[in-house]
Amino acid sequence: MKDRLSNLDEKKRIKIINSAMEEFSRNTYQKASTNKIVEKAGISKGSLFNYFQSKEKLYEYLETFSIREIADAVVKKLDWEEPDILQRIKNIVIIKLDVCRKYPHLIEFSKRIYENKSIDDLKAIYEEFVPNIYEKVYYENIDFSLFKEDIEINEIMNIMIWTFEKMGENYLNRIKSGERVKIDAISNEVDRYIEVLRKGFYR
Amino acid sequence: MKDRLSNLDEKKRIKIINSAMEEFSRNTYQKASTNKIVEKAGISKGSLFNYFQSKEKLYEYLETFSIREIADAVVKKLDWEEPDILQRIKNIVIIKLDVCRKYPHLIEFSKRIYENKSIDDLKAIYEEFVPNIYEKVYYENIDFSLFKEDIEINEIMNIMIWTFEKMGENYLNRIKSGERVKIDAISNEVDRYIEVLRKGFYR
DNA sequence: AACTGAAGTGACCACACTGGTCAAAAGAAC
DNA sequence: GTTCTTTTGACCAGTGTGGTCACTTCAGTT
Repeated sequence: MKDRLSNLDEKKRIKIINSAMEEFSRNTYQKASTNKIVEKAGISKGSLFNYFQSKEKLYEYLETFSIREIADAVVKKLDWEEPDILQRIKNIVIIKLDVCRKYPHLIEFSKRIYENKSIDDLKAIYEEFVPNIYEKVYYENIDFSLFKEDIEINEIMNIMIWTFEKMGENYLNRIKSGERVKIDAISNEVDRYIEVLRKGFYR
Repeated sequence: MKDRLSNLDEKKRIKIINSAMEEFSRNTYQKASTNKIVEKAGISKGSLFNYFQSKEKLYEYLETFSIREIADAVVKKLDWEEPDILQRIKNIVIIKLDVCRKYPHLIEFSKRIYENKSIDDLKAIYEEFVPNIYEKVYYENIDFSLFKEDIEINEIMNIMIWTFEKMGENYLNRIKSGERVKIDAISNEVDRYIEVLRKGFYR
């Protein structure tokens, strides 16, 4: 068989991926330690190099894995008919949060990818999976007539997207530092911000 | 003399601080290399351990330095009489950007500090320099009656602050990847967003 | 030019840790 | 019991570590 990893028990596979993501997100590629990865994953050195042939192959696997994981989740779970951008953004927040519950270091790891790849490179990889994903997610079927007249759509869109990205980062930090955050609390806060943004920018 | 560093030529001192900040922001404390630091700073190993006694002392120096540097700049340069929160936020953006031009890795390094200190610890350190700095910066002398009625002030404040933090992060990324960004362009974009936010949330 | 104290250097150290290997052990299936 | 697959971890040669200190270079004074 080609892919020795996919034959593994899912819990074990996730544990390995999370351990590797954590190590690679804390350190540069060179300084990330395969010893630490196997230790935290609870497997032996030999196994890691059996599943992946080398440290480099492991890193490349994680790279495409993390990009594909988010893109797939968004494509599959997003309600592409929702015309209200605020509802759609909420939808995306929930989807991303769901992925992050499975892979808590995915966001941090993705940021590391940025260090060696330009934004255009990254977009190209995303678009390889789903052509024009960026435009589609935030523009396809969106009803821009909901916005007030005479107002800069680009800026409003950024303000909305940034708001929820920052909220997500804050929650992720709190979760990482041990706090137990209920999904309902997040959903409520998202709704509160949606309401404020609606009052500000919608007709 | 006690502080061997302050006797140095300023350019040299800044070069050392920047080199150390960069190394410590790319790697965990343990994996950050003093060899790399002296290499990039253009000084010898002996000198580094002459200025600071140990790797740990160097790290501690950077920690208080970076916190103090931002706090001092804000306290000294902020117009504390400005009642318009949007103008005040713009003021802060410009001040931070100015500090970052001198120390480009300060923000990234500060994020590393978070990993080992809780948010409350950090606030405590800030407040040691300037009591109640957080409340003062965003609330002292601010005229909240500028806001629309019946709207959540906390949420609006966060939306505004987050918007400009995200903008700052984007600019920092672009600068780090080599782009030459003019200060005027940033100022213009800040103004554009201020206008949009004003239309949305002010009376 | 000669002297002096301070500032700066880099070869050197003992050692921790590296990515990767592979013979042997353990497990699975019959 | 036999055969095949999966897993293990001691082991390797090599790299890089934080820190030292005998030495050189420099700046100032006489």
